[in-house]
Amino acid sequence: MTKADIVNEIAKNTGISKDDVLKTVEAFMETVKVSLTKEENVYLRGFGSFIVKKRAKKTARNISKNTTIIIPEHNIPAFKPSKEFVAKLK
Amino acid sequence: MTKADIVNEIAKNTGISKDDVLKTVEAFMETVKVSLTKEENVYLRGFGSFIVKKRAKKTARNISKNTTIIIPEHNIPAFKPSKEFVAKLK
DNA sequence: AAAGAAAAAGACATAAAATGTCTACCCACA
DNA sequence: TGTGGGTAGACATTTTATGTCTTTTTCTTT
Repeated sequence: MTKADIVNEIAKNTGISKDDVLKTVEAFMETVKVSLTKEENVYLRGFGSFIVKKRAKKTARNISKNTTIIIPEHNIPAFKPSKEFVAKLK
Repeated sequence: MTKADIVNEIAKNTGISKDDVLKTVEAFMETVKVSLTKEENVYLRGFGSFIVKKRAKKTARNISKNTTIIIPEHNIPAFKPSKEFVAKLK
């Protein structure tokens, strides 16, 4: 599914205008991004949590060149699905 | 942030009613869940992809009982953040 | 609907990170 | 108020994440 598919589906199921749905979906994504940038996790009951994970300094590989590089410590965005969501896919 | 926090933030930033925003956010989550249940991934450019990952059969431990359990092969929901999202947190 | 731009997916070897299980407890949301 | 979400523990195995390149897909504009 693409964003357009999602927007159409939501508009169909809720009766809300596609324009408002699109704006809301885009605002949702932007809000999650900004929140995690501020290291504030987002908990969505029954769906999952968008959380910040810390990654230690790491020795990685540039596999194209077969060289070693050091990746400094950094944060990554992660999603932890809720039990309900996981159970739905099992 | 909780769902209510997100809804308030979106309503504030877009001017859309909290009721409509709440309905849209809930419908968004439900649509993503149903899509992944159907093994149809959701691609949201600039945010990330909700994808189905296959987990192989695995031997795990029940540490309370110190016994071994076989977890059968199954699907899990996963999120792959976009490069833009990852870069924002680095 | 078509075109074009750009994001995203996927492949490679290997060190680091995550995974799964159960139980008990606490917090918070609807 | 009921229930979902988060946390901790052990440990052996599985999965991820790095850069670059090519191809595919998304998404905006016309």
